[in-house]
Amino acid sequence: MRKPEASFDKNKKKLRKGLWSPEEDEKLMKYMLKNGQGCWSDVARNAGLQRCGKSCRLRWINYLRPDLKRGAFSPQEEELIIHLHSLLGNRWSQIACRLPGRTDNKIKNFWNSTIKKRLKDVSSFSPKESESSLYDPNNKYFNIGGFTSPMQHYQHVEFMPMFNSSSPSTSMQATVLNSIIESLPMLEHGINMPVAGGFFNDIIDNNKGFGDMFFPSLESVSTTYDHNLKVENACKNIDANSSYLNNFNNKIKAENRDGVHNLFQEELAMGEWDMEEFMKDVSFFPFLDFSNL
DNA sequence: AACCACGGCAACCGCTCGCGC
DNA sequence: CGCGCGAGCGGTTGCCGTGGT
Repeated sequence: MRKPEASFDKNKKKLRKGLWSPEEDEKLMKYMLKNGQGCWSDVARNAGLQRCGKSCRLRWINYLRPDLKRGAFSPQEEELIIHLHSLLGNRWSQIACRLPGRTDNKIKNFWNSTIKKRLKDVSSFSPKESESSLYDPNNKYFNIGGFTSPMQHYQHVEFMPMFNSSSPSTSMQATVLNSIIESLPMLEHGINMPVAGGFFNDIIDNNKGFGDMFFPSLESVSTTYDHNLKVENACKNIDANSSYLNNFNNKIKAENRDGVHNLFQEELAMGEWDMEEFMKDVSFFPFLDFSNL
């Protein structure tokens, strides 16, 4: 928020800057609802606003748009943001496309103020403290000595994508999960996760031992097999009629065929986004193809 | 009550990209 | 091909509210 200032447009007309007044909001809102989106400099002029088009665009997109979701982020949204950030990095607009009603600015602010801070707190844990209890084989969660870490949200999303209301049975989940855990890439490649910038880079920059903190110890599993095959086989063993797992299975096959990056090159337009489908599609992304490392 | 520090977030800035001419 | 312009994006700024002392 800034103090209202003034600048000048090409016609030497005073342009307001800073906070929007309720009157300005009303003018812009009325104009947009009546005329829809056009050239933003025209919007500013025709709506009788002494603002630049850019400012009007921002105000509309980030605050006035009727389809905006107000209020705090839900835990589900938070998880999704963290997950998507691990995949997409700081591409806030891309992340926003996948969170209906949320703007890139809002998500960016939320990330920078809340999530980043939490992740930083977690990364300050030393590997020694957590080594002994980092993985609980009973509940399949990575545990840090009973510490209720926000990272557990991250892990939940990243490692346990099938754990939602529409997912298969618990035993099925466990079977798949065991295979996934065994195929964790860092077991073979240290902490060089094949993710596009973002979360892991941040953490790794701050704490070189991070990889040791949150994943099973190296001696617990073999490091020589084909983890992609493992994941696929795990799925084959499970109910073949499960559309969920068929879908998942096909994605893995496509991954192995086309390479990991292709999965994310398709752009989803606003409104086409279906959270559940996307979670199915992307949840295993970091674990699928390590041949390029 | 006054002061201070800090976090949240709205808004701005600078840059890139795409398009029309 | 180059230029100008508008749109969009990510990074940054700085005001305001709130909690602590």
